[in-house]
Amino acid sequence: MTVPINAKPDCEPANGAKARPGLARPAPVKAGMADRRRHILDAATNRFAEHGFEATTVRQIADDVNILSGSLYHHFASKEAMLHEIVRETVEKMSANVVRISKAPVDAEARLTALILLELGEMTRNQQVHAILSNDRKFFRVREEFSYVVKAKREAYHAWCATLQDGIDAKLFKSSLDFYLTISTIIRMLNAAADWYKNEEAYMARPLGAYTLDGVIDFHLEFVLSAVRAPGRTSAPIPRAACEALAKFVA
Amino acid sequence: MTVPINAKPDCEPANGAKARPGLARPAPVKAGMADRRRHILDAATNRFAEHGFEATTVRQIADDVNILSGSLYHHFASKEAMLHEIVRETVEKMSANVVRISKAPVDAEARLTALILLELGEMTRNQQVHAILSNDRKFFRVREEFSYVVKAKREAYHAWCATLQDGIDAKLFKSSLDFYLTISTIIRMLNAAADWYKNEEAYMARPLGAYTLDGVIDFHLEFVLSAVRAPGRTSAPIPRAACEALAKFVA
DNA sequence: GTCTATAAAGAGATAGAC
DNA sequence: GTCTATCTCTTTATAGAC
Repeated sequence: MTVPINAKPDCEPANGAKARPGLARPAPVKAGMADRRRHILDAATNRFAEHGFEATTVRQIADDVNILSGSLYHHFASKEAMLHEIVRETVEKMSANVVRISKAPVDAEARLTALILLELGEMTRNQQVHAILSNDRKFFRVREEFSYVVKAKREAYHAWCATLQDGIDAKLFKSSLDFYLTISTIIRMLNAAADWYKNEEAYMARPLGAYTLDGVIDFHLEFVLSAVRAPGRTSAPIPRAACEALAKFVA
Repeated sequence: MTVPINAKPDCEPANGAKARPGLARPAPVKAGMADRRRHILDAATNRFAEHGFEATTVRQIADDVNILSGSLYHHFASKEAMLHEIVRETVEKMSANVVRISKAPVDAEARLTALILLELGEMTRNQQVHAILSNDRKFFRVREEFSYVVKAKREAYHAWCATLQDGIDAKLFKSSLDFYLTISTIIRMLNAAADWYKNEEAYMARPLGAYTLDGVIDFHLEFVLSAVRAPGRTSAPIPRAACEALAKFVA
């Protein structure tokens, strides 16, 4: 891995190949140049989110950043190593945030609201990584090396569970709620919503105005709270404003 | 495409190969033997649903039916041709059913209920095909040859739309409903639910008893109707039984 | 209708020049 | 840090024996 430092000036075509007349790369001296890795990871994230990890080739990633596939291996040991770097931090921080919110000293409806705000906020802000986590979930579940993904998701689920239980105990939520069904449905719904919001699916003609994230969040808060609130509480105000601070994603 | 009918009797090994001593295939004279294509398509459906179309190799499919990859090309012109055969009928019949229900001479809530019953019923019955349609939706959207998929989905969307509009007009549903957001959310939710129901995702510990399809259907009917019903109608009974007949999938 | 064998292209990954 | 070049394995697909 040791790279000899004999920095060769550009003006030395002394080898038989000389200066290639081919298409010169757009911006070889881009901005910082120290964040080359980041640039490559962004391209990979894009591809993985769009086509899935397995269907993406390292050549496609290399093309996106205008280098040859072999050169990628100077930055990353393998295609899988890139995936680890892309998902690890996101999945673990997300889980930690969910656990934090579930333990906040406010009533269960405020915590549930904050959880929804957190998920929709983070999943839209960082949508591509969450798309990978969702779309390739079977891959993560089956590969030992990615077991931390499953572990983090399980911890988040238990935090949601505790919140729902508290809400039932406090008579805020329907007592008949099935935890597992309710939570998994909500989480899938928010995940799909963020994906939709960021990726503008085309086959259904949208109404004129574009949706704002705020509008989408309000919609889902109302949708979910309508479904979980105890009868009689159905027209209580939705405590969104009060929960925004709690829902902030802590990195 | 013409298939010669000279049905050769099983008992004619007259060729030089005679009985291979190698590992005999499990059931070379399986049931009908005329449904060999069906068997292969089933294996392909399985793989495509599980890992995605692009990530699946023809060798994997061939392995699953115990033949060599080259032999598949005796049955299908290409990997894509298999995908066409797998999705075409399902997507077009599903759309036709949605349109039919949306035009039924019953109130909008009954039609919405029937639509939910139809989607959950068909999507669990025929889950793998719908998983392919959902997971590889970007692939279908981008490939001209599969434009009929997009077309069918758009028609179904418009049928849902009309049903929702009628419900609002009849004061059955909230007047504030955003069509697009509501419909796309419901459809994604039902799609994800069917996937979950059939594929038992593992990272969240499920409660003791297994879920029944009936239970899952009731849960989603209540979840969705809670969200769309006009205030004051929130505790009306859910007209499931009355809609079962209407919701039957017509092939 | 399946096999053997192989073509042709593409995959992930490595070595060494510069 | 990127390129050239290449290795090895796998991919989709075809040709022809049986």
